[in-house]
Amino acid sequence: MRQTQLFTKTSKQLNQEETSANAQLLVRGGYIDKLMAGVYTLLPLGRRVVDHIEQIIREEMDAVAGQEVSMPALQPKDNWVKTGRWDSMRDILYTIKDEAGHEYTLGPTHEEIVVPLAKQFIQSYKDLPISIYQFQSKFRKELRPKSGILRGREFLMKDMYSFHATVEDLDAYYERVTAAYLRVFTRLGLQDVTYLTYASGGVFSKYSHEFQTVTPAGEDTIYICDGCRLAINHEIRHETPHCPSCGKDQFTTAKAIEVGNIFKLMTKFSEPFGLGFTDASGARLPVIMGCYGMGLTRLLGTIVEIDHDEKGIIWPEAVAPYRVHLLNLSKDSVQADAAYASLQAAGVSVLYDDRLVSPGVKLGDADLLGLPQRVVISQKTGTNVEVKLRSQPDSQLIPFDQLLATLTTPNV
RNA sequence: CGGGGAUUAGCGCAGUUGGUAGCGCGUCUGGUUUGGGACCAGAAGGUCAUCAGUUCGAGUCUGAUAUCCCCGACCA
Repeated sequence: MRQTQLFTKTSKQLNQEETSANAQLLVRGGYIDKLMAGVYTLLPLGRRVVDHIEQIIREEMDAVAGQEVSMPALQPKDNWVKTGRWDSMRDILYTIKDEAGHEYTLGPTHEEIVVPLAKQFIQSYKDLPISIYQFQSKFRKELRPKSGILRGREFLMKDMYSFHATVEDLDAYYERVTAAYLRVFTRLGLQDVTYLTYASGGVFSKYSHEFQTVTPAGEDTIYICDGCRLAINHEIRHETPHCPSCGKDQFTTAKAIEVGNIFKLMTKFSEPFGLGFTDASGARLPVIMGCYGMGLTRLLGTIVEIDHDEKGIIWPEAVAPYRVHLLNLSKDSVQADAAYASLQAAGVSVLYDDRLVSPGVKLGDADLLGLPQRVVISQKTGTNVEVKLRSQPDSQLIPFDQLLATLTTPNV
């Protein structure tokens, strides 16, 4: 992509009202735009990052036999009345009434939709287990959206729902999904700061599990066990003085962002909708369920909170909007155009700063945008090109004809 | 939902005792520049959040409303 063709521009203006690093850097870089409190547009660069996050999650959900669907955001009132949540979740539901008097809500989650849907296809133990997921905009009337993109009223989420014949089967699948979640966070470069966390579980299970990423920008407080890699949420700390995993009682306190949450729903939603199955002996039993959420736009903000410095964002290669930022600081564009053409031909994703602006602007924008690899061509580099990792302070000069080989080798 | 702060050009802001709105960035034109956010000259760009009131006259004073930010409460 030539930067002169890019829809967005960067801004060096700081918005004094916006204090969170993720909002400042994502807005200044032209990744997102705020429409209103807690509601953001994903601009081309931001959309590309979210696409990459989404694809990683998709691959890992597919790997645990998830099947992708897309359920509607606009949902009829009746489904919510059946589970009692039209009233119990009233405070966070965006409700709509049309001219005919029909009422709807914009979905804050999809149990009320997925369970009646599953009922159409699950009749027998032979239809189980099954797991379906989607990427979807969720709507929650947060009283106070905050922290930039971390706590929105409309946000992107991956939600998966699993259906089982027995609790044992749910337990086993729950473990598989936990492992899949940890693989996602590893691929996103968050493995060292993300903790599987025990949290309050609701009616049917003692605990749910959250995936908490440690950063000062977090709004949750967790206690990280000094004996293992597990943590517990402060909301259950008083009733859980010992680590549920290793039994130790020494913890380190940290602020963290909840980037995922998984629940054993058991029969909480299958019962109100009459979702059951016939087992091998002919008995009619309720379907056992689990649900598994992960916030995509929240991950976008979290990665920025974790991976930035005073100059801008430092994207992990797996999610960067482009892998290479090609900067032409030369008066003519002959060599830079050639480099751009050869990188494109080799399938390297590259943002080419072909703008007629001063070197300082281009270098500053490269730091702000935070693409992993920076390639500079100028009078000074002569027949060489300069290659630098955003995450490292030092650059190196390499011969022009070795550029492709260098960029396609890890750890330049 | 409680407390505090804010709303003036695309963005960031100033605007004194009330007298008809300005700066920086950005944008456009011309010229000079080119390794860390260059310079000169010129130009365009405004329902001063909204509504009501006080006044000869309101960005400025009064009231209401809306929206945004921060702290707290809340968060399947």
